[in-house]
Amino acid sequence: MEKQTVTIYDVAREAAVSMATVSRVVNGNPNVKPATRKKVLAVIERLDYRPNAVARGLASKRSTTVGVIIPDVTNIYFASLARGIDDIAMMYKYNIILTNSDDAGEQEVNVLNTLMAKQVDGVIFMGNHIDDKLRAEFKRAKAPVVLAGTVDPQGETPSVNIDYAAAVEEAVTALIKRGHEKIAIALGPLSQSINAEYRLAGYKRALNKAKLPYDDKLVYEAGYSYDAGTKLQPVIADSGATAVFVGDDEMAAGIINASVESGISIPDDLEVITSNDTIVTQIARPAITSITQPLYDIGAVAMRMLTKLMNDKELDEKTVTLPYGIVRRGSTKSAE
Amino acid sequence: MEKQTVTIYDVAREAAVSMATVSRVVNGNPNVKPATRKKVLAVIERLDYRPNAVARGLASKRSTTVGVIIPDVTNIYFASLARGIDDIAMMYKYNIILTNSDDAGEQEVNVLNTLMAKQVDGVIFMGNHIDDKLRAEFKRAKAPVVLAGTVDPQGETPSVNIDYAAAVEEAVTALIKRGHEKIAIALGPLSQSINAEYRLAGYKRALNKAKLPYDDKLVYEAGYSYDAGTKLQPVIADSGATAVFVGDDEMAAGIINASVESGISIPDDLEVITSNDTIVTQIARPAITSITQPLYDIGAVAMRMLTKLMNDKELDEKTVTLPYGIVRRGSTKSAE
DNA sequence: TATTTTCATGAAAGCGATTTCAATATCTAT
DNA sequence: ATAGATATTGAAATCGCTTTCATGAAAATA
Repeated sequence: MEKQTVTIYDVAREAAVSMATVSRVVNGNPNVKPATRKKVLAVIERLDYRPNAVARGLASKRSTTVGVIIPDVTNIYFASLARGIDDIAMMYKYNIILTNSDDAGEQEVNVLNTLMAKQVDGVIFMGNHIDDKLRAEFKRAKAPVVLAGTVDPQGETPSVNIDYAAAVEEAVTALIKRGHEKIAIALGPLSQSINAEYRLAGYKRALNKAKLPYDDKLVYEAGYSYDAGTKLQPVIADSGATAVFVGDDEMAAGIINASVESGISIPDDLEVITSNDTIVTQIARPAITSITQPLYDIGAVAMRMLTKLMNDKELDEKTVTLPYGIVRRGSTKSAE
Repeated sequence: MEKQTVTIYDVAREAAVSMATVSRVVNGNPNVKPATRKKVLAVIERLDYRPNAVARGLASKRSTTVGVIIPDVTNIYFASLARGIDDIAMMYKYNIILTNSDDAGEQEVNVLNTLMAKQVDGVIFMGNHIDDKLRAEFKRAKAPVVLAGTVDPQGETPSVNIDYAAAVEEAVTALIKRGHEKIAIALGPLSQSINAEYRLAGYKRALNKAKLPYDDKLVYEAGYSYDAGTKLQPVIADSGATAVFVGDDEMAAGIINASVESGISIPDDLEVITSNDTIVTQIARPAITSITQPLYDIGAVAMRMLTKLMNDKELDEKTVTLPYGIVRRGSTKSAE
């Protein structure tokens, strides 16, 4: 009992008009006599006609679908951006093809290619690093690409971010002002530019300005996860650091919980500042002081930029930098 | 400088074969002489030909795309299922069109329809409630639908879940065994069957078996969020309950944090058990005792079922119930 | 009223694949 | 070598819609 699909042709026949006319009313083309429009609409209603988006995509060469590449949907940070992306996409009648890339270069390239094969009108890319291969694919792609919460040091691809380096610098400077001299920094892989070229750079700048020595033994590389944090904690504890800046909220929560469990008091023995201001910072105890980012907006703005690009409009600015802030919570002492 | 796309026709011409043959080699059809295949492959390589998935979809009537409806990507519980879905989908070469529904009936229907218009081969639906309207749409849809982490009391739509009622009953029974007589239960909207017909039912059964009175003043309705939890906490505190079962991890975290802040000790003054075993249960302090669910697998199994359905195969069982467990963490006392 | 313009509409050509069916090759077994 | 079977190919129809172009009708202008 295959369900019968009603096509534009059926509607045309029933309404005694041509397919072209049906197409016009479906697409809101004004060149249709009101009476005709009404007649067609009635038939559409009666037959319960739904235009086939695939056929439409083939004929018009626009799929009203955009691809979204995300490291992992279960990552709250990126998921928050994704929510902003989807809302704006929906507002502009686009659908989202979402694919997890696990932050793996090869997978990212694959995924990008299958997205292009699906004729997406554009792509929003989220990830922690962009290598030459990927950058080349972006250029090669015939649909525009916008980065959300993702830096491209070359600045070639349009992107939306906050000023990570400045934010980290400010956070670390606050720590320094409170008297800390041994400040650790726990990041994701230093092979990723977001860590090496932005966060770490901001950290170094803060030390520099305060004339504090930079010691790479205080720089830790781990994964973006709670478990990575718990595993890293003993190492940090051994370093003698009295404060730590962390690049990921879940990691920070792991460090905090493991610290408390081993008798280290937060913030008295160790102050902790994290990066993303996700809900995790509120759930953890003590709650975690964090750089704040307009998560939803990063996604939303990226999607807005993409819609412009998809309609061949010029971008006001290719690299958008949204404001950040810092909220103090229980994992740091109050400033004197 | 529009990027030129190379079509199957170009390949056919260059390789001096017909489009049909090119199509065959692209699709791995064995009826092609090895020599021809090689020749065509070479041209494909040289021209960097990528089949247009939209055209393919139109011709073959299969889009190798499945729709996924999720209440909110930033909800860790559903995002975890989504991850399982996407992994299996990718394994079977399907892509995912992901859309947020905000758990709103009307929006869900809309989204389902636009997905069908996009000719998805199937859809996986996640949500907290299925009303008649939605159920009717599922039936009407010409692509199969599978529910993941979502109950349909009518059992009409294939689904993957755990036995929520039994799990809650077990959790509450454990509480009762530890001597609690006033046990509160905090759920999402009771208009949703997952809450009213499953969780609450399990709760009642546990009370019944223990011959404890059921008092609807101990039943709380709130949202699935951290803030909802913090707001609900004072109300629960006033009730005099000494334990509470919570239907959502973030809500549980909110209740716990607000309790501790107002001087209530967890688990000494109030024991808390939650439902979803997301990472939140580990981040919170005390860590939260929880029903455990195979989150990833619920999604993965649902997607596996969907692939069968999409290939017109029979399902071994329409309603799959995966095993649950209970992990004790700091928010409850140890059993004596 | 005759002549332009402007509107509405339909015919038909794609869009880039898949797929059926018939035709041609190639292989077997006499 | 030859009929029959089998393996390879290509021609052409389709999928369901958009869009261009031509045409007749209606409205505006002279």
